Amino acid sequence: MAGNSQMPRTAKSRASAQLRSGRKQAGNGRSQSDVMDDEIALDALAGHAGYAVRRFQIWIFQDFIRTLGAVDIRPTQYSVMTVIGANPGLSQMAVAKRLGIERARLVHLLDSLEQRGLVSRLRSATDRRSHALHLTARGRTALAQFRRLAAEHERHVADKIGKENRERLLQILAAFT
Amino acid sequence: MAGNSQMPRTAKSRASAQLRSGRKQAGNGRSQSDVMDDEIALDALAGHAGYAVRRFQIWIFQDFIRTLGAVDIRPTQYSVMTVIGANPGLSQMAVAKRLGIERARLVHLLDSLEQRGLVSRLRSATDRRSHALHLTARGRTALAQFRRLAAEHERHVADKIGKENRERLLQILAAFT
DNA sequence: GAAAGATTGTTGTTGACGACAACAATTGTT
DNA sequence: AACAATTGTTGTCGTCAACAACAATCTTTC
Repeated sequence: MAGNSQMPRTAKSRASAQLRSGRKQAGNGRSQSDVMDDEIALDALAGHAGYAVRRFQIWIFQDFIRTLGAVDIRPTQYSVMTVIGANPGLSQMAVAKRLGIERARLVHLLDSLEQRGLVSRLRSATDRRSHALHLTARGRTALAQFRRLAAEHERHVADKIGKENRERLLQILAAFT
Repeated sequence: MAGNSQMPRTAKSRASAQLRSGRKQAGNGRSQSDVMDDEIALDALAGHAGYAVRRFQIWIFQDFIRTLGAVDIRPTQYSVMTVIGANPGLSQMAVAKRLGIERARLVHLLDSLEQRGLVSRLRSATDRRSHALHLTARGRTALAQFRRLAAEHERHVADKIGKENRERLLQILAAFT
C-alpha cells in the first residue's frame, strides 16, 4: 500500500462483503479477488443496457482483433476499408461521417492504410480540397481475405450469444448503423 | 491539403461514389459530406454485430454523460459506486474483477471519488495489503440521486430502441454482466 | 467579381480507457 | 526461513472521442 496518505481508522463494522464471502475462515484456495463474481451483486447495474452493451462490445472487439491478428487489422481499419471498397471515390469527410469517426482520426488511419499500400488518396476531379479514396488492387485482394476472417469472427459471436439472438440483436440495432 | 507528400496522378476514372451522388451538377445546397448517409453503402459492415454494438454503445454513453452531466458522473464512476454500495467492504481487486476494469485504472477512479468525499478506503481488518471500500454517508445520498438520473437515461434508451427491444437486449446480453 | 463565410484535410491537445510492466508491502505456501 | 503469490500503486504505450486551430479551397452574398 505504498504511499497512500490518509487511511481512515473508523471501521464501522457491519456485515461487509469481504466477511460475507467467508474467505479467510475456510482454507479454500481462493484469494481475496477470487470470489465468484456472481457472489458480488451488481444491483442497479444489472438493469442498465449500457453496462451490458459495453461488456459485450469489449468482448467482440477482443475477439475481432484476435481473429484478424494474423493480418493486423483492427475493427476501425476494417470498417474504413469496407466503406471505401463499396463506395470508391468518397471523400474523407464522407467516410468519417458515415462511420461516425472524427475526421482528424481518419487522417491517421488512412496514413497507415496508405503506407501499407491498401488505400490510395487520389485528388478529387471536382474539388481540390478533398481526396477521392480508393482501394488499391492489393487493397481489394486483402479486403477479400479480411472479409473471410471477419466472417469467422462473426461465427464466434453467434456461438457466444446464439444464432437467433445475434440476428435479433442486428435487427434491434439496425437504426444505429 | 497542407503538407501531403505523394498525390498519385493516375485517376482511373470509373463510376465513383462522388459522382454517383450527383452533388456538383445539381445546385442543391449539400456539401460534399452532406450526402445522405443511406446513400453510402455499408456493405459487409451491415452484417457485423460488432459495428452496430459499437455505434449503439457510443450513443448510450453520450446520453448517459449528458443526462448525468449536472452531477459530473461518468458510466464507469457510476458502476464503481453502485457495486461498492451493494457490496460494502470489497477490495479494489474484487471491484476491478467484477466490473472488468484494470486495477491500475481503478486506483485513479477511486482517487477521484475519494477526493469528492463519495467513497472511502478503509483498511481491511484481515489483510493489511488491501482496502475495504465503502460509500460515505454523502456517497450514499449522492448515489441515490445518480440512480434517479440513470433511470432517466435508461428511459431515453427505451425511447430510442423500444421498450420490448431494450428488455430483449438485456436478456440476450445477460451473460456478459 | 470581390468579400465574407463555409468546407476539407491536417496537426495538435486533452482526457477516458484497456493492456502491460515494474515495484514495495504483505500474505500464503513449502 | 525461503520462495511464490497477491494487493495497491506508479508508470508507459496505444486506441479512441472531442476540440481547437490552421491553410487551401470552394460557396455564397453583395
